[in-house]
Amino acid sequence: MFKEKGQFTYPYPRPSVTTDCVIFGYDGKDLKVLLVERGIEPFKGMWALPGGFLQMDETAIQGAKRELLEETGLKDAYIEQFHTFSAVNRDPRGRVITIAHLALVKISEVKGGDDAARAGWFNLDKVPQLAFDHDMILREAEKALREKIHFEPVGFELLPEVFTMPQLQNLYESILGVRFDRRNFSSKMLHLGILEATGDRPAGTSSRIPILYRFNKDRYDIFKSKGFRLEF
Amino acid sequence: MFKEKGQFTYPYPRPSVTTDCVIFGYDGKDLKVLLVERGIEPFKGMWALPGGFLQMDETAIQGAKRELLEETGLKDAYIEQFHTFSAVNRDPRGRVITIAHLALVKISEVKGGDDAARAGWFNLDKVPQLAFDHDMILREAEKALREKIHFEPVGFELLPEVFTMPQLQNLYESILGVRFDRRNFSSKMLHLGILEATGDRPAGTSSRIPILYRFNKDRYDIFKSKGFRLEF
DNA sequence: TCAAAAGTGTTCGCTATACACCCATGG
DNA sequence: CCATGGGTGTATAGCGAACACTTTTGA
Repeated sequence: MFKEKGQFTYPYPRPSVTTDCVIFGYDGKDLKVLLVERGIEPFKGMWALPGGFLQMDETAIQGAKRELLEETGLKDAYIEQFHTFSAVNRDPRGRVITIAHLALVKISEVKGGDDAARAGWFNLDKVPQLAFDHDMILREAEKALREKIHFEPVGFELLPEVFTMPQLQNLYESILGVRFDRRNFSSKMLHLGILEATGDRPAGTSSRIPILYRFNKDRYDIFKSKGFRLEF
Repeated sequence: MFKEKGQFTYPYPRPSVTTDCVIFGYDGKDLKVLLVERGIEPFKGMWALPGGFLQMDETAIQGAKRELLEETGLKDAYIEQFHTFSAVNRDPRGRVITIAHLALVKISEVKGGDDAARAGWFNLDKVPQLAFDHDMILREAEKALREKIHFEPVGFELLPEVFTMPQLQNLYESILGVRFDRRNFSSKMLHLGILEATGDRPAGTSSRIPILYRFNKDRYDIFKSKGFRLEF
């Protein structure tokens, strides 16, 4: 490496800017977060959120999507910025601010990342100590997700195309940390009119075989444009 | 100015980072935003949001508070980060990302800024075209404020220490763009138990002289810690 | 055959909403 | 004296919360 140091000069000092991604997934039972093991210093060998330096020709969301693609192979997952972290000493390499993003993916669609780095899904209550201030970023992301799901149907981003009512309920309970009554949850969801049964209801009227549903985004958009607010 | 150019050198290019402040105030009738007239290029002479470059030894919120102090003389107003804007060409000087903040101030406590720059309060429907992408930032700030006030009693940050019920209602209506029934608004607010009458209810039982209230933050914190959610 | 999982409907209480009248003041 | 602004209470409807029973399958 003979790349010259000091190629880029400015009249005033500038911080580095990175994007980080908190990628949530749901395995049918627990809410999980995708972490990568750092291959280089600082914090080599520790687990961290996927992230990297912002390129000069990309926006923050583009940078975050690039990270997401590298780690999961996914191009079109739900992703949004939720907070920018700027503590002066959050990175031992110097002044680095990070624009943190929240991504929701269908875990079954995730392929192993391009990166050689080891990556893994962690239960939220089994996350090891993380590099940098990523513990705090993760906690803030959980909070942002909880607030988000109260009013927007983002839960469906975490589920397969078709899913059962108990799965959906379990997901909501995992994220919000509360328990709902089965009957109330079900009827509330169904009365919203944003779910459609797949119709595949074979043989026997009912039993232990749950009904499969699909989220209908068109109906949700209509619902929302009428001024109704989803609330859970 | 003989300050050398190129004093600060890095192996990779870095964006500049600024903080901007959307400062809202309420004059008893309309919701207003504080703008400053730019004294230098680019966009010299245009109105813009107060803001400036992030210093290397301050966090984003500290930078935003510094801007707020410079423009209003206020140290302790409500302020929070709401979004980071990173479009590649948002600033003609080069790559500049800005961490945008939302501040709520009591307009009566605002002193003219230190800066020589002209500053002024604008009705939200009479804002001129702004410099950079500040039109968009302002629109996003309005949205963030609306979403915030739905569930947090931030409205009180905009009102004087004591205020009347009609004032409070008018503020909510201004921000949310809806009309409430006087009786319902009043009883909902009072039943929340987060307001206290100042007790200064002179002479005649009642009349055109409105009752003065004060926001009781302690009661609100108790209310919230019990898991209740404010909603408007 | 028994436990576990899934489906379904009713009642009750609270809260949001709609709505009308009285009083005092200032013009 | 009348228009305006402010205070207060009641009736209804809809929604959230609590709750029990039946069916089927797998152990």
